[in-house]
Amino acid sequence: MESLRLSQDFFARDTITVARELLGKLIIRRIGRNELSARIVETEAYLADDPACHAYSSMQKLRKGIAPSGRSAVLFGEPGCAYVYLNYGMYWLFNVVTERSGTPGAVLIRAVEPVMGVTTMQRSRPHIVKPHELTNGPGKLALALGIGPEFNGRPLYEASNKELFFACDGFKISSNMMVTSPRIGITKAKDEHWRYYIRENPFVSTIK
DNA sequence: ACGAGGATGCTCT
DNA sequence: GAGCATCCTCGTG
Repeated sequence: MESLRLSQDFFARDTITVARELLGKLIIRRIGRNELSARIVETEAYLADDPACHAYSSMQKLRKGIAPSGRSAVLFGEPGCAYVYLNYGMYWLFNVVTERSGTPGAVLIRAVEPVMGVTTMQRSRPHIVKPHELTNGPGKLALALGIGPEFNGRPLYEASNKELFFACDGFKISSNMMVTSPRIGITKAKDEHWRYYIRENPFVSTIK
């Protein structure tokens, strides 16, 4: 089946809806003549009034009239742009910006299932033996798909951007196959169930 | 399978 | 200076 790029409208909605609907969608990554694709199996929502969101302190300042700047400025910008940031000084994490411009929000892509270009992904992660460990975490999938800081702020909805975008191929998930849980690895707002994953999928990072 | 500990650099206080 | 949306290695079971 032909896969179609997700438009900006898809992302210009509330973050939780986008996080849920991204499950089962594809990430397409073209590196030269090489096409990689992977199905999204785990996401997390990060909201405007959410202490775990990188935009949180900028939101406080915004109420005093100070404009967002630095790392989190992208989160206040156009929906459907990439937000890529360095975590623990070592790993790049791939998010997509949500909500209307002016309202911050993002969905973290936490795990994917490789569809095309598995051998290329393996070259990016040469020490990995077990297939499911190739892309079962946000840092891992960024390495496997070659997603780094050069993509931060890039509009993924524009047709001219052929290197990285989201697509729909008609794959559907029944609601009983979607699991909701607390987000992983955070200390703030840990009781909010804003993580979503596909039940029994071997590429999900951890079962919790 | 699972838990502890270390690597490493940016952001915020 | 503390904290951090992680991953890998090495131990044990």
